[in-house]
Amino acid sequence: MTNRRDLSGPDPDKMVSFEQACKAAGLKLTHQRLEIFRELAQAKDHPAAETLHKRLLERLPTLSLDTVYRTLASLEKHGVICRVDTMESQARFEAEIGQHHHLVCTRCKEISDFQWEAFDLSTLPDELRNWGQLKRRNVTLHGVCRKCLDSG
Amino acid sequence: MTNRRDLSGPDPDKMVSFEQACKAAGLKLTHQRLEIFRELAQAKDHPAAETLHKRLLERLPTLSLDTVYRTLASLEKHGVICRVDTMESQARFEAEIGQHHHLVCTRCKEISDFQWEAFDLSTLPDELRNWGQLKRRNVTLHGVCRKCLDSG
DNA sequence: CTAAATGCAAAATTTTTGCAGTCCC
DNA sequence: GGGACTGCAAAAATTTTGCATTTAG
Repeated sequence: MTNRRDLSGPDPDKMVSFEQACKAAGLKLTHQRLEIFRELAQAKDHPAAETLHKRLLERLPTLSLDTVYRTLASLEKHGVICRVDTMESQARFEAEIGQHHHLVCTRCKEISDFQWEAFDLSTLPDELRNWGQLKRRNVTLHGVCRKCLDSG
Repeated sequence: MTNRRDLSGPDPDKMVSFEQACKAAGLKLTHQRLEIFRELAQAKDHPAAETLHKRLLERLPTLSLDTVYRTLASLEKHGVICRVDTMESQARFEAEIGQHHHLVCTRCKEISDFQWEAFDLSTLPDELRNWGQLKRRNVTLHGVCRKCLDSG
């Protein structure tokens, strides 16, 4: 597949900084990568890998789903994109239903709970007034726990 | 399978209120359900369905994995347990890597972003001082969006 | 040219479903 | 007894991997 780069589009700035980010991360600027990122950057609905793939198929009929998965994983690893608040592919459960928050160690995947009353009582931003009916508010902190820091 | 109820254990209170919650929700108190909840209530690691199943197999050798899935789904639906910050089984992505937060409509699964600087600048609870190295702090608000409220 | 990235196909993982039999209430 | 629940098996859905080929730098 010929690989003429197209950094134009609805938001050229994003594409240019994407190019720079790839260069900095040592990632090659392939046609597929460029288009996957462009599609994601334009999307406002936090799409799943398969959703992105479907949308891209119109432009890139030969793009394979596994390339989308690999590309998203790679871009996420290099901090160019984010995975939205999902732990991994597995769902995780708890019996604690009182108001509380989560600490997630990105290295060992351990999840622990903590309390934060000041947050629970704080006032939400004005822009949310009209969103709908809020039910739960949760904080998730991501980082590396002491155990993992000490052992590696 | 004979179904003698055992509401004892490390935390009898939890088991008793579980029994009441089931009764209130019209859920039958089966042996499996009781044990699945007991195991989850004792667990401190927010286990996945498969993890729970493995642990339970020692006590309930015939317990099937699909019963664990069905039971967790049912208990979650009735608010007896919580699914931890996973949207669904599918991962969702975004290209926005600046600090921001998420609003999730539990009905239509729409995810939208919002800013909350006051939160970003707030001081974390003391108990987290020694946890490790924090990297990201995110708020996730769950509720039902206006569109869904109006249309249903 | 060379290491990295892609596409294809196949496998692995996670979750859901149909159905017949079992158990709670 | 009757409807809810379970186990089994099979399918669906999601994600990962091995390998030959192609491509960016």
